[in-house]
Amino acid sequence: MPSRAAIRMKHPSFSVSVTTASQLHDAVDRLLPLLRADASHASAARAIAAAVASFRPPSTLLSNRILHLLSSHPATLPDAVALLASLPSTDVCSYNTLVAALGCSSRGLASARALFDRMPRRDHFSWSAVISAHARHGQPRAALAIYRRMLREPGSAGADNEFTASSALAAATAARIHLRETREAGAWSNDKEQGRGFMLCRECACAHVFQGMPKPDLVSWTAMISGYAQNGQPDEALHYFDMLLRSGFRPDHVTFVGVLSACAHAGLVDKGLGIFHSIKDEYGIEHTADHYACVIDLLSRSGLFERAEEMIDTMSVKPNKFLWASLLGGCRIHKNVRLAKWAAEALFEIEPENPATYVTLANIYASVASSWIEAGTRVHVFLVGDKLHPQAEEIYALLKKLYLKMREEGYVADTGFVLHDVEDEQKQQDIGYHSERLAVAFGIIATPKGAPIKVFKNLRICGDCHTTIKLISKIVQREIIVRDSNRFHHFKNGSCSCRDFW
DNA sequence: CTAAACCTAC
Repeated sequence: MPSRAAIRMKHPSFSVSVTTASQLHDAVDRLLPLLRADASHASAARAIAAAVASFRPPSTLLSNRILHLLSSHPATLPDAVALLASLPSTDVCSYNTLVAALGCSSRGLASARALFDRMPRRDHFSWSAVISAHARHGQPRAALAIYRRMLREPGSAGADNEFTASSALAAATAARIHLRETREAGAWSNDKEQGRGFMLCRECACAHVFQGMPKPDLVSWTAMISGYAQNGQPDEALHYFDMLLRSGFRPDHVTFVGVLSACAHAGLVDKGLGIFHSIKDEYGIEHTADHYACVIDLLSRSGLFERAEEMIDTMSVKPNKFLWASLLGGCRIHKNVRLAKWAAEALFEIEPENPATYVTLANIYASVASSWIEAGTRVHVFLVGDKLHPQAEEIYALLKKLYLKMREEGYVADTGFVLHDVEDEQKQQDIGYHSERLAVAFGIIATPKGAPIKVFKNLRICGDCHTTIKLISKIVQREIIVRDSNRFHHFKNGSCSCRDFW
Protein backbone atom coordinates (compact mmCIF):
# COMPACT_ATOMS: atom_id res chain seq x y z
CA MET A 1 0.00 0.00 0.00
CA PRO A 2 1.51 3.36 -1.02
CA SER A 3 2.38 5.85 1.66
CA ARG A 4 -0.11 8.62 1.96
CA ALA A 5 -0.59 11.81 3.88
CA ALA A 6 -3.10 14.54 3.56
CA ILE A 7 -1.25 17.79 3.38
CA ARG A 8 -2.92 21.04 2.64
CA MET A 9 -1.23 24.30 3.24
CA LYS A 10 -1.65 27.79 1.99
CA HIS A 11 0.80 30.61 2.34
CA PRO A 12 0.82 34.05 0.82
CA SER A 13 3.64 32.92 -1.41
CA PHE A 14 3.17 29.20 -1.66
CA SER A 15 0.22 26.93 -1.53
CA VAL A 16 0.15 23.20 -1.93
CA SER A 17 -2.25 20.37 -1.60
CA VAL A 18 -0.72 16.91 -1.82
CA THR A 19 -1.45 13.36 -0.75
CA THR A 20 1.31 11.23 -2.24
CA ALA A 21 5.05 11.07 -1.70
CA SER A 22 5.82 12.03 -5.26
CA GLN A 23 3.62 15.11 -5.03
CA LEU A 24 5.49 16.03 -1.91
CA HIS A 25 8.78 15.69 -3.71
CA ASP A 26 7.48 18.01 -6.40
CA ALA A 27 6.43 20.53 -3.78
CA VAL A 28 9.92 20.50 -2.29
CA ASP A 29 11.40 20.99 -5.78
CA ARG A 30 9.24 24.08 -6.26
CA LEU A 31 9.85 25.55 -2.84
CA LEU A 32 13.62 25.00 -2.80
CA PRO A 33 14.64 27.75 -5.24
CA LEU A 34 12.14 30.15 -3.67
CA LEU A 35 13.55 29.62 -0.19
CA ARG A 36 17.12 29.86 -1.45
CA ALA A 37 16.41 33.29 -2.85
CA ASP A 38 14.28 34.67 -0.07
CA ALA A 39 13.90 33.92 3.64
CA SER A 40 10.23 34.91 3.51
CA HIS A 41 9.50 31.34 2.40
CA ALA A 42 10.85 29.94 5.65
CA SER A 43 7.42 29.46 7.21
CA ALA A 44 6.20 27.56 4.15
CA ALA A 45 9.21 25.27 4.43
CA ARG A 46 8.53 24.69 8.13
CA ALA A 47 4.91 23.86 7.39
CA ILE A 48 5.92 21.23 4.84
CA ALA A 49 8.43 19.85 7.34
CA ALA A 50 5.69 19.51 9.96
CA ALA A 51 3.46 17.75 7.45
CA VAL A 52 6.18 15.26 6.55
CA ALA A 53 6.68 14.45 10.23
CA SER A 54 3.13 13.11 10.28
CA PHE A 55 3.71 11.00 7.19
CA ARG A 56 3.03 7.29 7.84
CA PRO A 57 4.95 5.12 7.61
CA PRO A 58 7.93 7.44 8.16
CA SER A 59 10.13 7.74 5.09
CA THR A 60 13.84 8.42 5.46
CA LEU A 61 14.02 9.55 1.85
CA LEU A 62 11.32 12.16 2.38
CA SER A 63 12.88 13.29 5.65
CA ASN A 64 16.18 13.77 3.86
CA ARG A 65 14.53 15.91 1.23
CA ILE A 66 13.08 18.07 3.97
CA LEU A 67 16.51 18.29 5.60
CA HIS A 68 17.83 19.46 2.25
CA LEU A 69 15.07 22.02 1.94
CA LEU A 70 15.56 23.44 5.44
CA SER A 71 19.35 23.50 4.98
CA SER A 72 19.15 25.65 1.90
CA HIS A 73 18.71 28.94 3.76
CA PRO A 74 20.54 30.19 6.88
CA ALA A 75 17.18 31.15 8.41
CA THR A 76 15.95 27.55 8.44
CA LEU A 77 19.29 25.81 8.95
CA PRO A 78 18.70 25.55 12.74
CA ASP A 79 15.37 23.87 11.98
CA ALA A 80 17.24 21.30 9.93
CA VAL A 81 19.66 20.66 12.79
CA ALA A 82 16.78 20.18 15.22
CA LEU A 83 14.93 17.93 12.76
CA LEU A 84 17.93 15.65 12.32
CA ALA A 85 18.15 15.16 16.08
CA SER A 86 14.47 14.22 16.32
CA LEU A 87 14.17 11.89 13.33
CA PRO A 88 13.26 8.29 14.19
CA SER A 89 15.37 6.93 11.38
CA THR A 90 18.33 8.44 9.57
CA ASP A 91 20.95 7.31 7.12
CA VAL A 92 24.35 8.55 6.01
CA CYS A 93 22.69 10.96 3.56
CA SER A 94 20.79 12.71 6.33
CA TYR A 95 24.04 13.57 8.04
CA ASN A 96 25.82 14.44 4.79
CA THR A 97 23.20 16.98 3.93
CA LEU A 98 23.73 18.83 7.17
CA VAL A 99 27.49 18.54 7.26
CA ALA A 100 27.55 20.07 3.78
CA ALA A 101 25.10 22.84 4.65
CA LEU A 102 26.79 23.75 7.92
CA GLY A 103 30.13 23.68 6.15
CA CYS A 104 28.88 26.31 3.72
CA SER A 105 27.38 28.62 6.32
CA SER A 106 29.55 31.38 7.67
CA ARG A 107 29.67 30.21 11.30
CA GLY A 108 28.86 26.57 10.89
CA LEU A 109 32.30 25.00 10.66
CA ALA A 110 32.49 23.81 14.26
CA SER A 111 29.00 22.31 14.12
CA ALA A 112 29.78 20.66 10.79
CA ARG A 113 32.89 19.13 12.28
CA ALA A 114 31.08 18.01 15.44
CA LEU A 115 28.33 16.40 13.40
CA PHE A 116 30.86 14.72 11.14
CA ASP A 117 32.67 13.28 14.16
CA ARG A 118 29.37 11.93 15.53
CA MET A 119 28.30 10.23 12.32
CA PRO A 120 27.69 6.52 12.75
CA ARG A 121 29.01 5.84 9.24
CA ARG A 122 30.82 7.98 6.67
CA ASP A 123 31.03 7.77 2.91
CA HIS A 124 32.97 9.83 0.37
CA PHE A 125 30.28 12.53 0.40
CA SER A 126 30.84 13.01 4.11
CA TRP A 127 34.61 13.29 3.76
CA SER A 128 34.40 15.58 0.78
CA ALA A 129 31.94 17.86 2.55
CA VAL A 130 34.01 18.17 5.70
CA ILE A 131 37.30 18.66 3.82
CA SER A 132 35.95 21.45 1.64
CA ALA A 133 34.22 23.02 4.66
CA HIS A 134 37.61 23.48 6.30
CA ALA A 135 39.19 24.73 3.10
CA ARG A 136 36.36 27.23 2.66
CA HIS A 137 36.81 28.52 6.20
CA GLY A 138 40.49 29.24 5.72
CA GLN A 139 41.73 26.09 7.43
CA PRO A 140 43.47 24.27 4.59
CA ARG A 141 45.89 22.49 6.92
CA ALA A 142 43.01 21.03 8.88
CA ALA A 143 41.40 20.07 5.58
CA LEU A 144 44.53 18.19 4.54
CA ALA A 145 44.83 16.55 7.95
CA ILE A 146 41.30 15.21 7.56
CA TYR A 147 42.12 14.00 4.07
CA ARG A 148 45.12 12.10 5.45
CA ARG A 149 43.00 10.70 8.28
CA MET A 150 40.56 9.46 5.66
CA LEU A 151 43.34 7.66 3.77
CA ARG A 152 44.40 5.90 6.98
CA GLU A 153 40.97 5.04 8.24
CA PRO A 154 39.94 1.40 7.74
CA GLY A 155 37.01 0.94 5.42
CA SER A 156 37.30 4.31 3.75
CA ALA A 157 39.22 3.09 0.69
CA GLY A 158 36.37 3.94 -1.68
CA ALA A 159 36.18 7.43 -0.26
CA ASP A 160 39.39 8.50 -1.96
CA ASN A 161 37.82 9.55 -5.22
CA GLU A 162 37.94 12.57 -7.52
CA PHE A 163 35.86 14.71 -5.19
CA THR A 164 37.83 14.19 -2.00
CA ALA A 165 41.15 14.42 -3.86
CA SER A 166 39.99 17.59 -5.58
CA SER A 167 38.86 19.11 -2.28
CA ALA A 168 42.24 18.32 -0.74
CA LEU A 169 44.15 19.70 -3.71
CA ALA A 170 42.13 22.89 -3.66
CA ALA A 171 42.91 23.25 0.04
CA ALA A 172 46.63 22.76 -0.58
CA THR A 173 46.90 25.26 -3.38
CA ALA A 174 44.54 27.81 -1.84
CA ALA A 175 46.97 28.28 1.03
CA ARG A 176 50.08 27.74 -1.11
CA ILE A 177 50.95 24.82 1.05
CA HIS A 178 54.22 23.27 0.11
CA LEU A 179 54.56 21.11 -2.88
CA ARG A 180 55.30 18.04 -0.82
CA GLU A 181 51.83 18.10 0.61
CA THR A 182 50.26 19.05 -2.65
CA ARG A 183 51.91 16.07 -4.29
CA GLU A 184 50.62 13.91 -1.55
CA ALA A 185 47.09 14.93 -2.33
CA GLY A 186 47.78 14.70 -6.02
CA ALA A 187 49.19 11.19 -5.69
CA TRP A 188 45.71 9.94 -6.21
CA SER A 189 45.75 11.00 -9.83
CA ASN A 190 49.06 9.29 -10.54
CA ASP A 191 48.53 6.06 -8.68
CA LYS A 192 44.95 5.17 -9.13
CA GLU A 193 43.64 7.32 -11.85
CA GLN A 194 43.98 5.88 -15.30
CA GLY A 195 41.97 7.75 -17.87
CA ARG A 196 39.24 8.79 -15.47
CA GLY A 197 40.72 12.08 -14.48
CA PHE A 198 39.48 14.45 -11.87
CA MET A 199 38.92 18.11 -11.72
CA LEU A 200 41.79 20.17 -10.49
CA CYS A 201 41.33 23.41 -8.70
CA ARG A 202 41.74 26.55 -10.75
CA GLU A 203 45.28 27.34 -9.58
CA CYS A 204 46.62 24.23 -11.20
CA ALA A 205 44.30 24.41 -14.20
CA CYS A 206 45.71 21.52 -16.16
CA ALA A 207 44.02 20.98 -19.46
CA HIS A 208 45.45 17.51 -19.83
CA VAL A 209 43.71 16.32 -16.70
CA PHE A 210 40.46 17.75 -17.98
CA GLN A 211 41.01 16.05 -21.31
CA GLY A 212 41.47 12.76 -19.49
CA MET A 213 37.95 12.96 -18.11
CA PRO A 214 35.56 10.62 -19.87
CA LYS A 215 32.54 12.79 -19.28
CA PRO A 216 33.33 16.30 -18.09
CA ASP A 217 30.18 17.85 -16.66
CA LEU A 218 29.10 21.48 -16.61
CA VAL A 219 31.02 22.15 -13.42
CA SER A 220 34.24 20.81 -14.97
CA TRP A 221 33.75 22.93 -18.08
CA THR A 222 33.07 25.99 -15.97
CA ALA A 223 36.16 25.32 -13.86
CA MET A 224 38.28 25.21 -17.02
CA ILE A 225 36.79 28.45 -18.36
CA SER A 226 37.27 30.27 -15.05
CA GLY A 227 40.74 28.81 -14.68
CA TYR A 228 41.87 30.13 -18.04
CA ALA A 229 40.17 33.49 -17.48
CA GLN A 230 41.97 33.94 -14.17
CA ASN A 231 45.32 32.77 -15.44
CA GLY A 232 45.49 35.33 -18.21
CA GLN A 233 44.44 33.14 -21.11
CA PRO A 234 41.09 34.61 -22.16
CA ASP A 235 41.30 33.15 -25.68
CA GLU A 236 41.55 29.66 -24.25
CA ALA A 237 38.65 30.43 -21.91
CA LEU A 238 36.45 31.50 -24.81
CA HIS A 239 37.57 28.48 -26.80
CA TYR A 240 36.40 26.22 -23.99
CA PHE A 241 33.11 28.12 -23.86
CA ASP A 242 32.59 27.41 -27.58
CA MET A 243 33.41 23.75 -27.04
CA LEU A 244 31.02 23.62 -24.10
CA LEU A 245 28.22 24.96 -26.27
CA ARG A 246 29.04 22.49 -29.03
CA SER A 247 28.94 19.64 -26.50
CA GLY A 248 25.30 20.44 -25.92
CA PHE A 249 25.59 21.74 -22.37
CA ARG A 250 23.48 24.63 -21.19
CA PRO A 251 25.77 27.06 -19.38
CA ASP A 252 24.53 28.23 -15.99
CA HIS A 253 24.95 31.56 -14.22
CA VAL A 254 28.37 30.57 -12.85
CA THR A 255 29.64 29.66 -16.32
CA PHE A 256 28.81 33.15 -17.49
CA VAL A 257 30.81 34.72 -14.68
CA GLY A 258 33.86 32.94 -16.04
CA VAL A 259 33.11 33.80 -19.67
CA LEU A 260 32.41 37.47 -18.98
CA SER A 261 35.54 37.87 -16.87
CA ALA A 262 37.55 36.35 -19.73
CA CYS A 263 36.11 39.02 -22.05
CA ALA A 264 36.92 41.71 -19.49
CA HIS A 265 40.54 40.63 -19.23
CA ALA A 266 40.89 40.40 -22.99
CA GLY A 267 39.26 43.80 -23.54
CA LEU A 268 36.62 42.21 -25.78
CA VAL A 269 33.91 44.80 -25.23
CA ASP A 270 31.48 43.91 -28.02
CA LYS A 271 31.86 40.19 -27.53
CA GLY A 272 31.34 40.56 -23.77
CA LEU A 273 28.28 42.75 -24.15
CA GLY A 274 26.85 40.33 -26.72
CA ILE A 275 27.29 37.43 -24.31
CA PHE A 276 25.86 39.48 -21.45
CA HIS A 277 22.66 40.10 -23.38
CA SER A 278 22.46 36.48 -24.50
CA ILE A 279 22.34 35.37 -20.86
CA LYS A 280 18.78 36.62 -20.61
CA ASP A 281 17.62 36.70 -24.22
CA GLU A 282 19.00 33.37 -25.34
CA TYR A 283 19.41 31.29 -22.20
CA GLY A 284 16.57 32.72 -20.13
CA ILE A 285 18.82 33.20 -17.10
CA GLU A 286 18.23 36.30 -15.00
CA HIS A 287 21.25 38.58 -14.76
CA THR A 288 22.91 38.33 -11.35
CA ALA A 289 24.85 41.05 -9.56
CA ASP A 290 28.01 39.13 -10.47
CA HIS A 291 27.16 39.34 -14.18
CA TYR A 292 26.73 43.09 -13.88
CA ALA A 293 30.02 43.29 -11.95
CA CYS A 294 31.79 41.55 -14.82
CA VAL A 295 30.33 43.89 -17.42
CA ILE A 296 31.21 46.96 -15.36
CA ASP A 297 34.71 45.50 -15.10
CA LEU A 298 34.74 45.11 -18.89
CA LEU A 299 33.51 48.64 -19.56
CA SER A 300 35.61 50.48 -17.01
CA ARG A 301 38.80 48.58 -17.85
CA SER A 302 38.22 49.80 -21.39
CA GLY A 303 37.58 53.37 -20.22
CA LEU A 304 33.93 53.34 -21.32
CA PHE A 305 32.71 55.17 -18.23
CA GLU A 306 29.54 56.72 -19.69
CA ARG A 307 28.19 53.30 -20.55
CA ALA A 308 29.27 51.90 -17.18
CA GLU A 309 27.56 54.72 -15.35
CA GLU A 310 24.37 54.33 -17.34
CA MET A 311 24.30 50.60 -16.66
CA ILE A 312 24.75 51.07 -12.91
CA ASP A 313 21.93 53.61 -12.88
CA THR A 314 19.52 51.36 -14.71
CA MET A 315 20.43 47.83 -13.62
CA SER A 316 17.74 45.59 -12.15
CA VAL A 317 19.68 44.25 -9.15
CA LYS A 318 21.57 46.02 -6.40
CA PRO A 319 25.23 46.62 -7.30
CA ASN A 320 27.51 44.48 -5.13
CA LYS A 321 31.00 45.13 -3.81
CA PHE A 322 32.62 43.38 -6.77
CA LEU A 323 30.93 45.78 -9.14
CA TRP A 324 32.12 48.83 -7.21
CA ALA A 325 35.61 47.39 -6.84
CA SER A 326 35.75 46.78 -10.60
CA LEU A 327 34.67 50.33 -11.30
CA LEU A 328 37.25 51.65 -8.86
CA GLY A 329 39.93 49.54 -10.53
CA GLY A 330 39.01 50.93 -13.95
CA CYS A 331 39.11 54.44 -12.54
CA ARG A 332 42.64 53.80 -11.31
CA ILE A 333 43.75 52.74 -14.78
CA HIS A 334 42.11 55.68 -16.50
CA LYS A 335 42.51 58.26 -13.72
CA ASN A 336 38.80 59.00 -13.39
CA VAL A 337 38.52 60.82 -10.07
CA ARG A 338 34.80 61.59 -10.19
CA LEU A 339 33.63 57.98 -10.58
CA ALA A 340 36.37 56.73 -8.26
CA LYS A 341 34.83 58.82 -5.48
CA TRP A 342 31.40 57.39 -6.24
CA ALA A 343 32.70 53.80 -6.20
CA ALA A 344 34.79 54.33 -3.07
CA GLU A 345 31.87 55.84 -1.17
CA ALA A 346 29.71 52.85 -2.05
CA LEU A 347 32.49 50.52 -0.88
CA PHE A 348 32.94 52.44 2.36
CA GLU A 349 29.26 51.70 3.04
CA ILE A 350 29.50 47.99 2.21
CA GLU A 351 32.91 47.16 3.73
CA PRO A 352 34.36 50.14 5.63
CA GLU A 353 37.02 47.90 7.15
CA ASN A 354 38.68 47.04 3.83
CA PRO A 355 41.93 49.01 3.52
CA ALA A 356 42.28 48.39 -0.23
CA THR A 357 39.58 50.94 -0.99
CA TYR A 358 41.44 53.67 0.86
CA VAL A 359 44.75 52.71 -0.73
CA THR A 360 43.35 52.69 -4.24
CA LEU A 361 41.53 55.97 -3.80
CA ALA A 362 44.68 57.59 -2.39
CA ASN A 363 46.64 56.24 -5.35
CA ILE A 364 44.14 57.69 -7.78
CA TYR A 365 44.39 61.10 -6.13
CA ALA A 366 48.19 60.81 -6.13
CA SER A 367 48.22 59.83 -9.78
CA VAL A 368 46.37 62.96 -10.84
CA ALA A 369 48.66 65.26 -8.83
CA SER A 370 50.43 67.33 -11.40
CA SER A 371 53.28 69.77 -11.74
CA TRP A 372 53.68 72.31 -14.48
CA ILE A 373 56.27 74.70 -15.78
CA GLU A 374 56.24 77.52 -18.28
CA ALA A 375 58.75 77.38 -21.10
CA GLY A 376 58.57 79.95 -23.83
CA THR A 377 54.90 80.66 -24.40
CA ARG A 378 53.65 77.26 -23.36
CA VAL A 379 52.74 75.51 -20.11
CA HIS A 380 54.03 71.93 -19.82
CA VAL A 381 52.10 69.64 -17.47
CA PHE A 382 53.49 66.44 -15.93
CA LEU A 383 51.86 63.58 -13.98
CA VAL A 384 53.76 61.01 -11.94
CA GLY A 385 55.70 58.68 -14.22
CA ASP A 386 54.05 59.95 -17.38
CA LYS A 387 55.81 59.69 -20.71
CA LEU A 388 53.40 61.81 -22.67
CA HIS A 389 55.72 64.76 -23.14
CA PRO A 390 57.42 64.85 -26.56
CA GLN A 391 60.80 65.17 -24.86
CA ALA A 392 60.06 62.46 -22.30
CA GLU A 393 63.02 60.36 -23.35
CA GLU A 394 65.42 63.24 -22.81
CA ILE A 395 63.82 64.11 -19.45
CA TYR A 396 64.09 60.55 -18.09
CA ALA A 397 67.67 60.21 -19.34
CA LEU A 398 68.64 63.42 -17.54
CA LEU A 399 67.04 62.29 -14.28
CA LYS A 400 68.82 58.95 -14.52
CA LYS A 401 72.13 60.75 -14.97
CA LEU A 402 71.42 63.03 -12.01
CA TYR A 403 70.47 60.07 -9.80
CA LEU A 404 73.77 58.34 -10.60
CA LYS A 405 75.66 61.43 -9.45
CA MET A 406 73.49 61.70 -6.33
CA ARG A 407 74.07 58.06 -5.46
CA GLU A 408 77.82 58.64 -5.66
CA GLU A 409 77.33 61.21 -2.96
CA GLY A 410 75.49 58.72 -0.79
CA TYR A 411 71.86 59.68 -1.44
CA VAL A 412 69.24 56.96 -0.80
CA ALA A 413 65.62 57.49 -1.77
CA ASP A 414 63.30 57.86 1.24
CA THR A 415 60.29 55.86 0.17
CA GLY A 416 58.45 56.57 3.39
CA PHE A 417 56.73 59.41 1.58
CA VAL A 418 55.08 57.13 -0.93
CA LEU A 419 51.48 56.37 -0.10
CA HIS A 420 51.26 53.58 -2.59
CA ASP A 421 50.98 50.16 -1.08
CA VAL A 422 53.46 48.62 -3.50
CA GLU A 423 56.74 46.73 -3.50
CA ASP A 424 59.87 48.60 -2.48
CA GLU A 425 61.41 48.52 -5.92
CA GLN A 426 58.23 49.94 -7.41
CA LYS A 427 58.26 52.67 -4.76
CA GLN A 428 61.75 53.68 -5.83
CA GLN A 429 60.52 53.76 -9.42
CA ASP A 430 57.46 55.86 -8.58
CA ILE A 431 59.17 58.31 -6.31
CA GLY A 432 61.97 58.77 -8.83
CA TYR A 433 59.47 60.17 -11.31
CA HIS A 434 57.13 62.34 -9.25
CA SER A 435 55.70 65.08 -11.40
CA GLU A 436 57.80 67.88 -9.88
CA ARG A 437 61.02 66.09 -10.83
CA LEU A 438 59.87 65.64 -14.42
CA ALA A 439 59.04 69.34 -14.54
CA VAL A 440 62.38 70.32 -13.00
CA ALA A 441 64.31 68.12 -15.43
CA PHE A 442 62.38 69.58 -18.34
CA GLY A 443 63.16 73.06 -16.99
CA ILE A 444 66.87 72.28 -16.99
CA ILE A 445 66.63 71.18 -20.62
CA ALA A 446 64.28 73.83 -21.95
CA THR A 447 65.22 77.06 -20.20
CA PRO A 448 68.34 79.18 -20.77
CA LYS A 449 71.38 78.34 -18.69
CA GLY A 450 71.54 80.39 -15.52
CA ALA A 451 67.85 81.33 -15.52
CA PRO A 452 65.82 80.22 -12.47
CA ILE A 453 63.53 77.21 -13.01
CA LYS A 454 60.00 77.85 -11.78
CA VAL A 455 57.78 74.84 -11.17
CA PHE A 456 54.20 74.70 -9.87
CA LYS A 457 52.54 71.75 -8.12
CA ASN A 458 48.92 71.24 -7.01
CA LEU A 459 49.83 69.23 -3.91
CA ARG A 460 52.53 69.61 -1.29
CA ILE A 461 56.00 68.54 -2.35
CA CYS A 462 57.11 65.25 -0.80
CA GLY A 463 60.14 65.04 1.49
CA ASP A 464 62.17 62.95 -0.90
CA CYS A 465 61.53 65.30 -3.82
CA HIS A 466 62.59 68.13 -1.53
CA THR A 467 65.93 66.41 -0.79
CA THR A 468 66.44 65.48 -4.42
CA ILE A 469 65.75 68.95 -5.78
CA LYS A 470 68.15 70.43 -3.24
CA LEU A 471 70.87 68.11 -4.59
CA ILE A 472 69.92 68.81 -8.21
CA SER A 473 70.21 72.56 -7.62
CA LYS A 474 73.77 71.92 -6.51
CA ILE A 475 74.73 69.51 -9.29
CA VAL A 476 73.40 71.64 -12.13
CA GLN A 477 74.13 74.96 -10.40
CA ARG A 478 70.69 76.41 -11.08
CA GLU A 479 68.19 78.12 -8.83
CA ILE A 480 64.99 76.10 -8.69
CA ILE A 481 61.73 77.52 -7.32
CA VAL A 482 58.87 75.15 -6.53
CA ARG A 483 55.51 76.69 -5.69
CA ASP A 484 53.55 73.84 -4.03
CA SER A 485 50.04 74.03 -2.60
CA ASN A 486 51.47 75.43 0.60
CA ARG A 487 54.34 77.81 -0.06
CA PHE A 488 57.39 78.64 -2.19
CA HIS A 489 60.58 76.61 -1.96
CA HIS A 490 63.74 78.32 -3.25
CA PHE A 491 66.42 75.70 -3.90
CA LYS A 492 69.94 76.95 -4.34
CA ASN A 493 73.32 75.25 -4.16
CA GLY A 494 72.08 72.28 -2.19
CA SER A 495 69.78 73.97 0.32
CA CYS A 496 66.26 75.36 0.47
CA SER A 497 64.83 78.64 1.71
CA CYS A 498 62.45 76.73 4.00
CA ARG A 499 65.44 75.26 5.87
CA ASP A 500 63.70 71.90 5.71
CA PHE A 501 60.89 73.18 7.86
CA TRP A 502 57.48 73.57 6.23
C1' DC B 1 18.45 13.28 -0.96
C1' DT B 2 24.16 14.66 -0.26
C1' DA B 3 30.10 16.50 -2.72
C1' DA B 4 33.18 19.78 -6.79
C1' DA B 5 32.96 25.41 -10.53
C1' DC B 6 31.80 32.10 -9.10
C1' DC B 7 34.38 38.29 -11.42
C1' DT B 8 37.56 42.42 -6.76
C1' DA B 9 40.91 47.85 -6.66
C1' DC B 10 46.38 47.39 -2.95
